Amino acid sequence: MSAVYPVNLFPPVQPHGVCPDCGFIRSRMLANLTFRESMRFNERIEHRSLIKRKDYLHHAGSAFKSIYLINRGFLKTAVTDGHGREQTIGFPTAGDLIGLEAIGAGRYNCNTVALEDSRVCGMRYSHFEELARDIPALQQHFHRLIGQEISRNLRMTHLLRGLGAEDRVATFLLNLSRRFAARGSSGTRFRMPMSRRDIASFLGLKLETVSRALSHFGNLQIIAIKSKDIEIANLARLRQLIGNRDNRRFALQRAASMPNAERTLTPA
Amino acid sequence: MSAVYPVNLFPPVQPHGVCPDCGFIRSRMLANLTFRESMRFNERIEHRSLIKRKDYLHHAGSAFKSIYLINRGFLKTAVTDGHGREQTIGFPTAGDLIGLEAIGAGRYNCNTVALEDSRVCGMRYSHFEELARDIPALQQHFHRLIGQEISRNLRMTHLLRGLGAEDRVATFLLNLSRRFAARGSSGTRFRMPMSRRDIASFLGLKLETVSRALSHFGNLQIIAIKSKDIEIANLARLRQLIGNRDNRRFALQRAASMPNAERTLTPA
DNA sequence: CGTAGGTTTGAATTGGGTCAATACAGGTGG
DNA sequence: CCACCTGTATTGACCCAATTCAAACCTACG
Repeated sequence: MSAVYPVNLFPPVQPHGVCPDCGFIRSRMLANLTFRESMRFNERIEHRSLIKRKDYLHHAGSAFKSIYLINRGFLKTAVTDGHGREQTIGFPTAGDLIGLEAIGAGRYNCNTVALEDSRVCGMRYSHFEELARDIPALQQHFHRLIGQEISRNLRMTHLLRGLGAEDRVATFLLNLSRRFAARGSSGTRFRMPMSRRDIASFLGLKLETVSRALSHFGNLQIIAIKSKDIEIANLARLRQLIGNRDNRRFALQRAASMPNAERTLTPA
Repeated sequence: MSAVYPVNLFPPVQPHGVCPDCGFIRSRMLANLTFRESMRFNERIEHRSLIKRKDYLHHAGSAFKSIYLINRGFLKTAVTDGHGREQTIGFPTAGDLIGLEAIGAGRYNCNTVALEDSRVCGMRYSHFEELARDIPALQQHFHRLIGQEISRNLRMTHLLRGLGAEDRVATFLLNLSRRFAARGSSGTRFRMPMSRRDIASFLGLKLETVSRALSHFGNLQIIAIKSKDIEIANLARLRQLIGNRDNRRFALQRAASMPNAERTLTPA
């Protein structure tokens, strides 16, 4: 446990001559590797793949080879059912890992497409497994990461089931805001590169409903939208919307004996 | 790669003097371990924990120690939000693994309660990680398993977002049917140990709606229900219901150029 | 600069939720 | 073993949020 090589999140400069824009090294992918280990890990990374807007990283059904970490940009993952309907699964962006859901079946089960010019770093999964085997800290970290993925999905499902349309849209905006803020951009003024239809599909709504919700928030002066560009004027009020009004989709199931259950809700 | 110890699924008798009713060994938990490895693995299993109906395996928030494999019985996992509302997450049964979602946070984030007298086998996660490190085949298998968990959640989310009430209920029944069949019981005549409210919560509906859907299927002679006991009279018709009628929640997003997109749907 | 796709907005419709009343089942104690 | 009693399930009537249909508007891309 000595000679630990501390990789902290988002350091401005990379510590050991490592690929300067490679997300794998400066993201939550790595934690506490020794110098040797981190070097070995790094050798396996395929750096800086460029994906142009509208290009696909992979299609559903194609063989699973690599996992990817997004370095820069904005993508969309979606599944298509047999009837040609498409369902948006998520909008991964810088720092997010892509491909975990394919480990089970050995095939990707999502289409992954770039919403804007993006850059990803990849690693062959076979290499990754080998490394994880040899480097306990990596294995542990990977398991934690994958566990987070599971519980994140869980929370998201939960959330979508329980909230009404406007609450969902509000949650979506807050989620975006948080992620933009986390990566250093403005959390109150940003561009949403996805279409209304994609948002709707993601939230389990119709695009008109999403549009209406956004307009409504606009009227309320909570946000200002101009097509894809959004400014959140009143973050606090946006947060207050969620679950507080009686626009929550389901009433309490057993309201008995709860004098004042205060804000414990953690939306996204 | 020689001297491989083949553990096939559901063998009637266990191969090597192993706990006779331990799911861990005869389930999809293990694959292709050498004899020594399987013995070592086996030493770490805490066999045959009994959980009585209505008893809890663990509560949300308690420290994550072990993962469990259900040997026999039927459980329910659920989360509770700050307002006292409960949301059913799943109904794990024989062969299912419990606790994966806790790896990320180090705490369980579900309540897990037995719907009928059940038996589980557990293993300390720390032991498991150690074993996975030492036994590549186990690690690989574990990763695959966990990957399946992710993609299963994904499919479920997808499903709930896209289908109307009756389709959801139909899917739920088919899912149960398949799982009962897989474990050797009848896939057309079984007991649903969970309440209507639990089903409703799981599907994102109200219990009245679930009840109505079941009644409706009853009227259509597709199923026969007597409280918790169900007989599926016409499995094929039940399958046909899903997505085919215009009871699907969302119309085609892009119906163009798809002459006859035939049944590729794989519901649960 | 034209046009196809994306977005907004309005009006009509409906699926599923809410409220309420009745029926049933299963556990408890006499 | 039966009668009670409480929690669970069914069924009906009504209502509202979100979907559908439709039309006008915008924007960005070729």
